[in-house]
Amino acid sequence: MRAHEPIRAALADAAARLGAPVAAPDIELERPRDPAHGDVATNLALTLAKALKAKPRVVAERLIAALELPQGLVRKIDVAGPGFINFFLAEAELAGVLETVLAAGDRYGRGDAGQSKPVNVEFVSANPTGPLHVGHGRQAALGDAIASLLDWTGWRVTREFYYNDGGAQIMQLALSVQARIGELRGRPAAVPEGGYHGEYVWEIAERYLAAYPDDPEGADLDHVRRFAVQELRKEQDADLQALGVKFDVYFLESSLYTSSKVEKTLGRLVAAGHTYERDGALWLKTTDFGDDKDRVMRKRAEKGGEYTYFLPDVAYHVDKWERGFARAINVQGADHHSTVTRVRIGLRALEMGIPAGYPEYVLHQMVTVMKGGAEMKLSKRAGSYMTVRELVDEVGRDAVRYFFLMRRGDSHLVFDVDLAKSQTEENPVFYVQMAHARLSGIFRVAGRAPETASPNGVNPAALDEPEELLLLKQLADFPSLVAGAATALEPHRVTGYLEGLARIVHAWYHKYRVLGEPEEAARLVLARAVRQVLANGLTLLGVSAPDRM
RNA sequence: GCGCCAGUAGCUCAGCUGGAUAGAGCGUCGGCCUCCGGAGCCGAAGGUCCCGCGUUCGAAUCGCGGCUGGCGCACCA
Repeated sequence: MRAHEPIRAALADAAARLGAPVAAPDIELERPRDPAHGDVATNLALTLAKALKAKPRVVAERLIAALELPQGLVRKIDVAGPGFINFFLAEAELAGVLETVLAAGDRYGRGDAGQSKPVNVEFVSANPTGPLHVGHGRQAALGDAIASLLDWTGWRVTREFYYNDGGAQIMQLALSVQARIGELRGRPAAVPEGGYHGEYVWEIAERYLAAYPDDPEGADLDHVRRFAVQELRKEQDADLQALGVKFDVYFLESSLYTSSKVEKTLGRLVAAGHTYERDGALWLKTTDFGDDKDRVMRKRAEKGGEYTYFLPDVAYHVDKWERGFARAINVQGADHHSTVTRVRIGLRALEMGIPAGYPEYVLHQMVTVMKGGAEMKLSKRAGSYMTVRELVDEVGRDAVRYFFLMRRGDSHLVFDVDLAKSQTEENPVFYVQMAHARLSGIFRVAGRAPETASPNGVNPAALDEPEELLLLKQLADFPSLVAGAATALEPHRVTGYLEGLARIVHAWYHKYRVLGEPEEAARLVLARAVRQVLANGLTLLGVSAPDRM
């Protein structure tokens, strides 16, 4: 809210006059939940009470007495409760947000906290061993929205997808496809233990035979592997496209080997003195950094003598660091949380100045899909788990994205398919989109574009109904809401905000008319601004803002 | 056994980084359609914020100890 800065500055001056200087940015201002507590409130008197050796309410009175605010900003100041100072803004000041919103348009809510510094957001990172499941879907929605929040707050964002294209799991996939090829040729089933049994394996086998009739037995395992990976990459891309998620960088684990970054990382760890050999394996002494046991980096010869996933993981993050990313954020399922400390320790053990909290992690819990009161678990195509494509086909992209973003990442998410499909107020995404569509409807009926509703010459005092004041305040909150959600890496705050805004919209719409009323001009401006903010919030989340439904 | 995460209304969940009388949706009960979309709105009932101790002006929020549930604890990724 633009009134915040002058109020903050005046409070800082007043505090200095009382002999308790406080830096203006450290003064907390909030919007009270209860309108009776004004438009802006501060707890400054409570925090200064101890230093000034006086009761908070007394401090509050003295602060107010020493306060010099610009004319016309505030119409009333109260001391309430234990010592809160409540400011009631002049109505013209509240309505000022309309001009701010309309001037900024689809950029309203953006900020520059990130100062254009580069940040890497890695998410999904599914290995190409099968279609994306609903957990990947949650991660895609979450990662994309977090990237978007960072973009909105002034960071230069790279969306990145990392995948393992050569590990043991990929080998299992190749063997599984090879086995199905054999079966298609009339040999008995021989899918290896730990192999993949989904129907998509059959499909790949069929496509392989169609593409390479000269290798009817799939004898060239390496060739089968490359084909299978390529097919599944295509499939996963289509899944992501169905969700509307785009990546800037696809990073292959194999490139870390071909560029010898794995070797270099290993060399640096050895040089830093945190490694040792035991039982023929090479270990990193992660216990030096608080881990509960040391970790193997290179298996002993009898186990194949290869590197474990741990070393390339560290090399990968060194690469991110060297690409200049001030921050790296990894969105992962909580079942991978054990990698968090390990990767960070690996980076610290390199002693190359990478901070202890690098990379940052956003871990999310599992997804349960419910339909008709029962859990949906089985998917014919994938063999066991429900795929994200099946979900998108069932309820649509907007609902999938919105539902995955509704909850905090660290709570289990129950995806109610019936709710996501319902076209009623119970469905939050529908409810929010409906608010946008209704406002659009007003302009449609009026026969004019929203952009023609100009705040020039409109009397802001015409917007004095309680719902209208609430709308103005809610609009004013949007930029700080976005900033807070970005700092916390919590997109669900945006869905909560939008539902709150939509609720006021529906109440307002139901209670007052716009067209043909004396307040028409002012209400059209309000409608345009609210519609803009709803659209900005939905867009930020990757959800559409339809004009009619 | 150790680590991470969660525990808030009958159900699903918020609670803005420690603030005022703990909120919303669903469900239940009761109202509202000559009017820009009733695909909606308004109201009521509903709470030991898992338990205990602590930190301070002030705790759902922070600390410690329990209890319950989920997920991890590989020379798999």
